[in-house]
Amino acid sequence: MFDELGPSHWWPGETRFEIAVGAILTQNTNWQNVAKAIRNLKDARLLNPKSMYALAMEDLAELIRPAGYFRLKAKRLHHFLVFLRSSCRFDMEQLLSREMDDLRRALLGVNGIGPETADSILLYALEKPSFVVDAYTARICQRHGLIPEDIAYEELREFFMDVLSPDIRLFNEFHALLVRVGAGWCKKKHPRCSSCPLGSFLQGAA
DNA sequence: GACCAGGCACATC
DNA sequence: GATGTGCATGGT
Repeated sequence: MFDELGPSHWWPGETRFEIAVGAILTQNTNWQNVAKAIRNLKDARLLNPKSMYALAMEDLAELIRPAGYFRLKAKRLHHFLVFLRSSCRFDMEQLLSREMDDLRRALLGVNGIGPETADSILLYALEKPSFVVDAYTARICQRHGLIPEDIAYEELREFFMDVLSPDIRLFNEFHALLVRVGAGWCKKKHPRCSSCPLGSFLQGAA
């Protein structure tokens, strides 16, 4: 995939906080729509934890409207901000010293942050070696006949983390490439692509 | 106009 | 524990 597509430069975002906000906004949503919401927040100079925390819920919702589910996501962002206030006084740098598993449990305790969002924040915002699996990852693996249809999130995550060394750059690029491939030609409804270089790798891993 | 997009929580059985 | 449902915009 890397040879074919080149480096992904993920996650798009200038700060840890921006990346985390993007992770919440992109839940079940096209990134293009998320980018518009992020743009709104930046233009309003509100893309920092303290300002966003002080914002009224309905005002926040209006700014992130293009990302869809905007009332729901405004609540989820606020829950995350409450977490940031209590856990690190809005300074995400302070989270870096914490153990990954401990941090993961804490993130999963936030209403609105599920496993994929937690792992995205861990990997891309906090640079911890937590492999992110998503709808594309599951779909691609299923099309290659590697995993059952009803596999649980945690199981699929372990599938990758068991065979890959805990390398942040590897996890970063691998997930990014899976999404880029998944959003592109693997979206076609072919049952199994024999010519796909990913297929041979995944077969080996399995 | 239907269908899809980088999920998650909650109600119900 | 499994299954169904609401949440909503913008691109194809």
